Formats: sequence, C-alpha cells, structure tokens
Amino acid sequence: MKARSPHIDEQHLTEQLGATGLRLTPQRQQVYDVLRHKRDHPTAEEVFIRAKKTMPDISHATVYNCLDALVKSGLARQVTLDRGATRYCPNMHEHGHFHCDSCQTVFDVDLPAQAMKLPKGFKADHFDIAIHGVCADCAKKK
Amino acid sequence: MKARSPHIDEQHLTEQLGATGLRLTPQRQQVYDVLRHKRDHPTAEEVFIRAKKTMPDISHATVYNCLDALVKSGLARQVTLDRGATRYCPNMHEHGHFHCDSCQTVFDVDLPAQAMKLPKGFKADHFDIAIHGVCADCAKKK
DNA sequence: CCGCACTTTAGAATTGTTCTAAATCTTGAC
DNA sequence: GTCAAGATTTAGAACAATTCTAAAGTGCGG
Repeated sequence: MKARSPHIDEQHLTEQLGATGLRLTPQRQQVYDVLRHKRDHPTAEEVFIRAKKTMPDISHATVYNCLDALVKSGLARQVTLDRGATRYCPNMHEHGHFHCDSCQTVFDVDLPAQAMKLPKGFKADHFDIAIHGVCADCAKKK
Repeated sequence: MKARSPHIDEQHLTEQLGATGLRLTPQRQQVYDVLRHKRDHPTAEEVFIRAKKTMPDISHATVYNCLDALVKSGLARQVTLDRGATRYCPNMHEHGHFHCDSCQTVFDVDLPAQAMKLPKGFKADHFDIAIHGVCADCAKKK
C-alpha cells in the first residue's frame, strides 16, 4: 500500500476553517475524519463515540464545538437544522416552510409541485421541506 | 355579530379523531383552536402557554398528548419531524435526505434541480429537504 | 519569553420531550 | 341509574440533547 494520508484533505480543511477565522486542530481533524469515514449521518453523540476510539480524551463539548466549526466553515451540514423545539401547524395542504434567518418568522410556501425523482423502489410518504433565507421585509431593511 | 361558533369545525374534529380511534376532548379542542387561531407555527411550549389562557389547568403533558393526537389523526403537522438528535453529514453537494420509516436508514437523494418559486423578494440561502417513506429494500420485504 | 486569542475540558445547567402512577372522565352493558 | 373497562388528564419525575461556564492548555506574534 502506498503511504496513506493520515487525514483526509488536510490542506482543504485548513483553508476552509481559516477562511472563517478558525484553526485546524487535531480534534477538528478527527471529527471531520469521522464524518468522512462512515457517511451515515451520525448524531453528535455517535460522532463522539467514534471519535473517542482514536482520541479517547476528546470531550463531549468539544465534539459539539468541532461540529459547529465544521458547519460554520462549510465543511459539513446539519441534517436537521432548526435546533430547539419542534413546531406545529394546522395547515394540512402540502407545503414547505421558509425560515427567515433574520427575523425568525416562518412562512408557508408552495411546494414545487412535481415529484422529485427517487431511487427505484422507494416510496415517499411525505415531504418535509425547510428553506432558509431572508424574507422580503428583512431583505429590504438591510 | 352572528352566533359565533365557540370552536372551529367541531364536527370535523370529531370525525378525524374518531377515525383514528380517539375522542374529541375539551383539551384537544383547545389545542386545536390554539393552532388554528394564530398560524405562526408555535412550539409545544408556546401552545401550552396560549392554551393556558383559556384553560388554566391544562398540563404540559396534556399539550404533548393532544398535539400527538392531532398529528396522528391528520389534523396538524409537526414542522420538524425527526425528533431527537441532530444529524450531520459531510456531503456538501445540494441534496435531500430520504428517511426510511421502516429501517431508519437515511439516504442521500438528488434534489429536483429547479428553484421552487418563492414569494417576491424572498432570498433562499439553502434548502433542507427531508422525505419520509419506505426504501426499496423494506418495501420489498413487506 | 510574554501576552493574547483561540481551544479544549469536565461538569453543571438548561431545554425539550417522554414517562409514570394516580385521579378523573366516558361509554356501553346491565 | 350503576358499574366496570378503557381512554384521558394531571403533576412531577426522568431522560435526552444541547449549551454554558470556568479553568486550564496551546500556539503564534512581538
């Protein structure tokens, strides 16, 4: 086997983090490696457990910090944004939700009618669509 | 003013709940009224606070129960499904997530390329799309 | 070498949700 | 009506996920 790179794309990591004013630390490297290694959308807790295997002293809070750092620098995504409480709505018509990141309001928006193409055999039951951005009012103010 | 209906669409509520084997109770009525009254996607906590205004003895747990009952009978929706821990993924390519409700696996799926039409002036930053259903494997097994 | 800003750490605190056990309400059978 | 069975509500405890806090560690520029 050829000299394997101990970490995935170290250069890239440093750059992306740097652009956000953050450093590449061993812990962030590790957390990123975990995410890249098994692409099964782990929870923070799962990342913590996996990271511990090669870095036994890493702490819970650090994993959260690192995930945050990665998300901030565009190296990873939170699959379910919208931290915090679940919200409810009585509008049963198929629709999506637009979250204004500036004023925090949630607007109902029409769905793009069409079926998005799914892999063969998959049966969609229902869609949950959240769009993040800035609403008309806030866009004007800025 | 004409005799106002004390509650919204009582008949409909009874039917929908009944179809799921549930009863229409004053608390469920109240929680539903709260949802219908101000359509701002309140959290369970907010529903609790609002419901308390006209039904001071309603309890926290009951609000959760009622919301659950309403969701089960198709009278309301949870805006952010996916109770529990936030998940992360390092796939930065625009994509959606398909959750198999049977085996709990999360699959990446392509997005329906197109811009969904947003109200004028709204600026989308990014989309967060979750599709719930059954994956090919599980569909076969059943 | 020093100071400063960034990080990590352990553990406590907070928040959102679910569970538990007891009390209460409904409903249908008698 | 009366009663039992089952559904529902309640208060509060328990739990889970996340964030906060304060102290210690790290590393780079001067």
